[in-house]
Amino acid sequence: MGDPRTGIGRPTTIVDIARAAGVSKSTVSLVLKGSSLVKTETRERVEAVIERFGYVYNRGAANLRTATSSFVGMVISDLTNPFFAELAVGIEEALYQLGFVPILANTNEDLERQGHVLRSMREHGVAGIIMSPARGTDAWTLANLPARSMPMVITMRRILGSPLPYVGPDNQAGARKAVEHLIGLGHRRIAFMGGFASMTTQQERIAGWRDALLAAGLPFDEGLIFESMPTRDGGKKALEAALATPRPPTAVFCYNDIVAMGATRALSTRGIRPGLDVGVVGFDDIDEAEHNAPPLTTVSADTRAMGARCADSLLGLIRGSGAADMSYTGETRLVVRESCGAPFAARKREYA
Amino acid sequence: MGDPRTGIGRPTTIVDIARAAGVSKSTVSLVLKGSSLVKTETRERVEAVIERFGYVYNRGAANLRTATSSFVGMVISDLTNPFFAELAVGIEEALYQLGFVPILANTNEDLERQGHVLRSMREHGVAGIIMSPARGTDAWTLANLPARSMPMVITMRRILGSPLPYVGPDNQAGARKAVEHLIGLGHRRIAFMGGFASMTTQQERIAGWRDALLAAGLPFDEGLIFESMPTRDGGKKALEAALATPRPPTAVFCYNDIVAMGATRALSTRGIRPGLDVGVVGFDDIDEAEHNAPPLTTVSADTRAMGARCADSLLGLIRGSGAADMSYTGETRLVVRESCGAPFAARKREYA
DNA sequence: CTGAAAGCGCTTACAG
DNA sequence: CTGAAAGCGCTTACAG
Repeated sequence: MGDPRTGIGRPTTIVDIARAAGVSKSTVSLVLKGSSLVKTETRERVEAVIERFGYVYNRGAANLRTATSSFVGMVISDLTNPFFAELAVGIEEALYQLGFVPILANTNEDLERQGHVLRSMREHGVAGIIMSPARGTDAWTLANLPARSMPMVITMRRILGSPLPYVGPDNQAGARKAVEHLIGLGHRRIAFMGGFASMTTQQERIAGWRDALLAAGLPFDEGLIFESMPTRDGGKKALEAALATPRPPTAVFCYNDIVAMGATRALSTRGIRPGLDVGVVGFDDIDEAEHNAPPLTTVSADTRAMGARCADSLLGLIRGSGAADMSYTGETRLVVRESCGAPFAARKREYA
Repeated sequence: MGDPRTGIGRPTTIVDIARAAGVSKSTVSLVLKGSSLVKTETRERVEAVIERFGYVYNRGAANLRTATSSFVGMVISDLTNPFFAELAVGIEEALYQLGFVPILANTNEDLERQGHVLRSMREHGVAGIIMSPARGTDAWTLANLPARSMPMVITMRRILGSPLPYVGPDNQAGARKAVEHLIGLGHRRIAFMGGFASMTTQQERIAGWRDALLAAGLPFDEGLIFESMPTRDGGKKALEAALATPRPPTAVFCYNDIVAMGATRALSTRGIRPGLDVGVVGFDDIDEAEHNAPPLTTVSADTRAMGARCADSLLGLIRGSGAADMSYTGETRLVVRESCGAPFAARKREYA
């Protein structure tokens, strides 16, 4: 609308409103925040002027004055990974609900980029940060971040030795459920596929895999761990490595869903039927898991809810809660579809 | 660091720096912006204090004073669609490079939510907005948005009748290439699958499909259009509808890659081999297209580059360029993989 | 119930 | 080359 007095495009401010309504800017500020101090008649007059001028509240100015911020930094390690996209959506939605606005940065697993965006966010005065750290981020990195001293929650990748609150699924328990299911289906040689030993998430999922094996009295064979990039292509390569082995596994538990997708695909390509000839289980339950060929049996951590939980934890931190209290480990649940071979096993049993 | 004088956690400001360095805050401001006016010795002294105090520049305060903004709103219609995730990554990266910081909103195709986030972004003083409009957004909606009057570029979904600059791929030409390829492979009954007639993107891609058909002297049969949600599940349903037809198509050109994935999957499920028995082509060339079973032949619009282009256009707008000059239609190119049946056709020719 | 005044952390002419 | 002063658009005691 600009300034009606000058015709120039300068945005309208509360001073303009005050003048036009014949009140002081204090009063305008009061009606803006819906204070009950203002007489009804005055309030209505001011609101009419606000409407007429198309006034836009300048939250930045207000935040400067009150030394608060409604921005939150959302630092994602790889937004093109469907899992993180879903997480980002969960965080974003919760943030808006809580009255915050997310500043997005996709680090693409680049530590240097991570440092840059964190610095930028700090200068932009975010109230706090939610971050899925880029690979290679360690406690020392975190401690020396430009963002230290501001509220920050780490998600999805636990950083050993860091006191920052961590929000993520119970990887070990989830993995154990998945592998127990495979064992229940009759599998005895179950490989672990994807990720690298340096990743805490892999360590936790491997621990769960081993738990299930040991509990069933099966040997824990490190030769059945096939590391790879946690991607579709990584899943393909890991699967091929497993197949090249003297005694290939009859089932594979994968680091995540996209690894599992790469694995099922590689299996199909070689004429081996995933879910029938080889059991495959993933982790994450991303949206497309059910559209895989065959539909993926996987461990769900309720990604969106986890995102909301990140926002809650950050809010707690901002409000002064202790970091430890704001940590959260989410329950997981096994979603049985076809890739694990469950329907096949059932059929086998049926016709046996 | 807080204030060394009080020990209290109040953030350090240029006034603190000025006092400690024995200069005025004007001088501190000058060294902050790297002005050559400041004597080297003074500059170094000030910089040392800045370093010692761990001073953090308050960009919000600076922006208030200069009436500028380094925020840009990025409004995405559905971030869980891999195509839009890639677009978002492209936009985000370019924005940081240009010195801006993106505020993210995922509208999830909800018009009401779109209105809310736009209003919120305006209050937060964004310099402009890049938006892939939610389905159902029309020129009237756009004209009455809280965000009207601020620089805005529309991407990926053209809004007829709106003067706002539009950045997107050449859908019609891209679709034509895809269908011409299918025709070259010997197909005569080629269906169009996915999306709805109300979507301009569908209209444009259908136009290209028809262009190719007509140019080859083939009939344009509206009965070969199978509408559906532009999702994996939509692709599945559209494919089933086509199969239920008296004379099913021998090839399908899909609205986008995820529809094509749903279609190939539905085909496989029924024992029909995509790429061998039925040709399938997608649009977008999302990252996972090459990992589909079979790998998807698709039309690439170079999504990341398109995102960068959105950022460039917005910057142009902010700098005062006309909306028309900032519109951009991207070249497309056909990426031939296996789902179209090209290798099969080649093989057939080879052994014929 | 409303207004005058101070101040949030910066930048930018303007003096000197 | 550097400093004093004004001002960006708000909020918040404090008077009255």
